[in-house]
Amino acid sequence: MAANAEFTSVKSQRLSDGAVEQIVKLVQSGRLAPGAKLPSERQIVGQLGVSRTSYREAVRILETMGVLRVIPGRGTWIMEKPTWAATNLGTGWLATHERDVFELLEVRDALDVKAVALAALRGTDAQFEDIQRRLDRIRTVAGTGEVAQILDADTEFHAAIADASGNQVLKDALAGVYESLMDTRMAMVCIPGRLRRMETEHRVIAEAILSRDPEAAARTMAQHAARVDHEVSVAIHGQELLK
Amino acid sequence: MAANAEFTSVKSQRLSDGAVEQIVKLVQSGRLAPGAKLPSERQIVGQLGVSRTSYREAVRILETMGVLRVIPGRGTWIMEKPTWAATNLGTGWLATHERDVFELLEVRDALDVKAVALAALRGTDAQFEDIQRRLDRIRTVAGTGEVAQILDADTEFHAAIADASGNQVLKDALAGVYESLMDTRMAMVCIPGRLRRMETEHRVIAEAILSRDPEAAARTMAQHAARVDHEVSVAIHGQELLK
DNA sequence: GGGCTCAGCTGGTCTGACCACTAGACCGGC
DNA sequence: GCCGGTCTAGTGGTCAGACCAGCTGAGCCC
Repeated sequence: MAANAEFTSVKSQRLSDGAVEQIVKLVQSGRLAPGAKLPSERQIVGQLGVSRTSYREAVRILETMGVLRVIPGRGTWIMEKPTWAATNLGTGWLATHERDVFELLEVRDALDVKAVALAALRGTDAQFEDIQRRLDRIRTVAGTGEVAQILDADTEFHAAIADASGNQVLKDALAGVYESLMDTRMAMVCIPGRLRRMETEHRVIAEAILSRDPEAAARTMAQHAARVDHEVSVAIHGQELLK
Repeated sequence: MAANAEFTSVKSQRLSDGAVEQIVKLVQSGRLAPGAKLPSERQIVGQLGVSRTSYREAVRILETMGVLRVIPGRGTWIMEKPTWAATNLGTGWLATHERDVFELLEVRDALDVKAVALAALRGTDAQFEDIQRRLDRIRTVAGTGEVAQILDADTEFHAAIADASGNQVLKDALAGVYESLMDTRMAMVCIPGRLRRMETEHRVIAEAILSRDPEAAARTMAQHAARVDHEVSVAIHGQELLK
């Protein structure tokens, strides 16, 4: 926060920023409930006292922040809840440097360990079935060797765990991290033997969750994360040796 | 991510989105290095083949994402590095519901536990001195009873720990969470006895870090988080009883 | 009833103009 | 030489009005 002082201190005088504040206040005051549809651009512009140009720039900001959802030809809605996933797009092109990848992996580690522990504590039977189902899918897909499908199955598996944690903020944050790590993860499934090890590790984690043992789940997930960290490190440094 | 399928699958055909991609690619390709100044709007618009309106919407998106920095009357620059702190503004007005607060507290828990462990492992002597100094400041300020100052000192203390973790992504994410929890934390320092307990807990955490004991640091931070969780819960439900 | 058409909505884009502010060149007086 | 004001070109910010593309639903015809 202190790092942002230079930005927050500069009170921008942009009309579009004013429009952003007005919309946020409308939502906060309850006059525009989450899920509600906004008046059309041409209508609301009159109420806010700005031009459509400025209003649209404000909408772009709020859309990027995950506050609004715009559907061409239909209208604009207040999102049920702004989420990290919708707001951390900036990290998408961030993880291009090696150092960033490891930082992201550490954050993933922190969040995933918490997620599995909570999932073991709170997951419903239906959510547990979901985890089991996606674990099976990984096994099925792994045989095909289709990288995209394997990655997708892996993502779904972790998403199911995050879902079972019952914490939407945590789930969205994790989704964002996984998204940012997409390239790295794609490269990982090509590491020799990684696929087989991944299967085993996933099974152990799932077992711990399904037996409602948060400590074991957290421990196995931490081990899994450490192993991934290590293999990525080896892979990256191996690439460097080849250069 | 599964939750976002409906968004990511819908390939937006907006020209402004195309402009966003073009700018991001220019940065990624190295043709526009971080810190570089972009051509003026009127110039670049010709190169990108879109109108100034669309380009400006793209700029608003990238600015919100923390990729660009716009200064009226001067120009537009590529930021050194987009950070979570700059992109998760959307969470600022999120924590209005009780449920969200607890979810955020759990995420804070996950990230802070990781942060203290990493800080104990990697923190430099200078960073440790910083932690010690800010711990002292909390003690000094606590006596004054100034809520704003106490909150600030607390924030600085945790920021120092995050800094010592050596993980910028983690640090930014934590800063965002603390920012989102501002209201809750402000209310917390008013809970009877919380101030005194906070001091003790902070001291124990700092001791564990400074003695380079990651396990102890993680354990004490987890305990601290659990205690905060509990006290917030009691406080909120206490308020409800008063209604 | 089922399918079609079309008018009227929505957001998306463009143009060309003007405003406010910044930075630097210029020029005067000290 | 130095200081201060002025003038100018450049930047982002805003505006009004026009048109386009896609969705929606009412009304029509079969």
